[in-house]
Amino acid sequence: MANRADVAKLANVSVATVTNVLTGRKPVGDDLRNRVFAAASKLKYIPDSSAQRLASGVNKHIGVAVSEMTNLYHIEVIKGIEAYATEKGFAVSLFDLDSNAQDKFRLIASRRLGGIVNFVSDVYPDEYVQYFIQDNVVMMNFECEQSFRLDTVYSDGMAWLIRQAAKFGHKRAAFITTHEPRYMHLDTRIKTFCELRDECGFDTDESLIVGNDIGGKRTSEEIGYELTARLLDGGKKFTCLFCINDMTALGAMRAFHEYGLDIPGDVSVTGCDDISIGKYIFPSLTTLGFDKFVYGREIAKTIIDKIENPQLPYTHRSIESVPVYRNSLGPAKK
Amino acid sequence: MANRADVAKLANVSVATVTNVLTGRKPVGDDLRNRVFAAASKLKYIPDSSAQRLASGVNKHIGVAVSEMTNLYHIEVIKGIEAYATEKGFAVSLFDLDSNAQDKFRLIASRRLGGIVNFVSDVYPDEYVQYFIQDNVVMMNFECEQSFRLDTVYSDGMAWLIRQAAKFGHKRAAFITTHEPRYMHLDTRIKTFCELRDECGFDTDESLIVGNDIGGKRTSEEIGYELTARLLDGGKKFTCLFCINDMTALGAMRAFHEYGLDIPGDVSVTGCDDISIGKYIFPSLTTLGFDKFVYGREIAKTIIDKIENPQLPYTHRSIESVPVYRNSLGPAKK
DNA sequence: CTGAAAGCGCTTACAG
DNA sequence: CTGAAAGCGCTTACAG
Repeated sequence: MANRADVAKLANVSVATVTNVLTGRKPVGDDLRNRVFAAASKLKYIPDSSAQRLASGVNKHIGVAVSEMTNLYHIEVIKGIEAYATEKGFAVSLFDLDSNAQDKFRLIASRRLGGIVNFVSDVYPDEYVQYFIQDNVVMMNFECEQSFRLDTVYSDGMAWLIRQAAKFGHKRAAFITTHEPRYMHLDTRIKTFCELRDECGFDTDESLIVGNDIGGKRTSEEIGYELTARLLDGGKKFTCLFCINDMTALGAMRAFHEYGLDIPGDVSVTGCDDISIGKYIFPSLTTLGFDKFVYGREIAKTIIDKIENPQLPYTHRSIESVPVYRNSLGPAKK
Repeated sequence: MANRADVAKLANVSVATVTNVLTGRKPVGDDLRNRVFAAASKLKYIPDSSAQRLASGVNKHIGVAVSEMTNLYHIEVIKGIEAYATEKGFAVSLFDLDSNAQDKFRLIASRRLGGIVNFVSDVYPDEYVQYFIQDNVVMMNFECEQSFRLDTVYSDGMAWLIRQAAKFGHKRAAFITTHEPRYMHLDTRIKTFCELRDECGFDTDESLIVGNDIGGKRTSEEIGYELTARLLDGGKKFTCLFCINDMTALGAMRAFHEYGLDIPGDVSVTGCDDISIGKYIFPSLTTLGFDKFVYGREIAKTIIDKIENPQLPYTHRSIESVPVYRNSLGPAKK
């Protein structure tokens, strides 16, 4: 591997000059500049990012703390983050916080990341957050002052879905979520559901809102399947099921199929996130969506802008999720 | 951020001693050791990985070059890689090679990765591979001498699927793949299909084997949908469709549903990879599978062992993919 | 067992 | 515009 000294020697200049022409941060005379470029390309020189980070203090490395990696929602957003980040010369690493969160934290901290985005809904141990703040890592979607927020808002989209169900004549609607019961009423999707039940003439049977009390680590589709099967086994009557996300809806649909129920003939189903496979499954899934690739890019851009301009303020913005109407939502069964 | 000098000062020892106790590579007296541990924990000291990499030459960072990130097959394997790697203190970064491969390569090279795993089926530019070899990055699943290989073998599993279809009375079976037509016959799944057609009494109409001539960058499910729709539009008769992978099968199933065909009543479908949602979609998908999490862990272990013991030889191993029988494969329509 | 020193490959004031 | 030098935070011979 060639290093800057090799390039400098071949070009017959100092290493500082090599840095200056390669980064373009300081003007360099034409002659020297050409010699440096020639030497660098002859030696196929590629700077060492660890050394750059150590000397400059800025780390072109973004971490993504994720839970439930196999949820396509996360992957689609991460794809956008990766796309923008790599365009800017940043690498992006995934940290699956579902296991060994403590060790994972040490690992993250040891990387001295330039930025980190949080996809984990559990509250973060404050100790970790403090460490990031102290280390000036640019944070996204952490629950603290020194963090950007780019939130998705579901309330209007969810309201549309609920009202549409009402128009279709549904009277008894259920809601299943991956949240633990004690936290579920904090979610805006569920809040919206509760608020609109009266207006829509839905039955207000509280046992139709079911949180994840299964325990253990499960995927959204597993939870969707189990909670739906339990509703059916319990003899609960409902003609429409709202699911907290698409993967959960997928699990719910499997349960309905196994019970011989037709979607949407016997029961309607909606999800949230508009994951890419939503239009491929059968029936295609009515959901709430937004451009996750663009969202990911915007996350990366926000972080990188701040890394490159530390004086930029932390901002809180949001992005609207809109209804995506497909076949899984239909008229209520007579 | 505390550094080794801070710890050394507080413990009243040299920085070398701090290194020695923290890494455990050299014996240190009890008294000093305790002082170092006490100082490190008091200062919440976490070593800087960039500095470690620069000084030691080993980079605890693994790259994954991936194509089609949203294919759950890749994600499930990557989850295994991440799990093992982080246990060993390695970070893992994703590089989506679907776009800007050239820039992406510079980025990868600049990281001086410890290891890199290749999930891209296109042949790699030799220039890049040479660079990795020269830089001693441990490679997995690259097409060269200095790379590990951990391949999945599909031939036996595929043969089982094909014979099962024959037992079910299928006479005309089609095969769709995401490979370009000119490369498709290199794939063992397609080879097996071609070899068994006679034995199974299948029609040997070559136009029933269709490669991806659509062009442009598409996802597997898009390709599956389009190729299947084209077969149907073209009036091709077949009662069984083998798909190169599960995502492709998902697209194919969507096409069948839209054409009002029942699966498996009118047409049977099989995939490959056994992605986690395969049992949730409707009908559940018959496929070929193996434990992708374990596979990912094994990939990471192989790479990390070699990073830590460079004298270890490159090995070529393989892992068998076995049939996973579900509802999408059934008796041929009379 | 312990520590002073050189070195990894860069960047960043600083001087010229 | 150009370059010599210090420094980023570690590890690794080397000497004691």
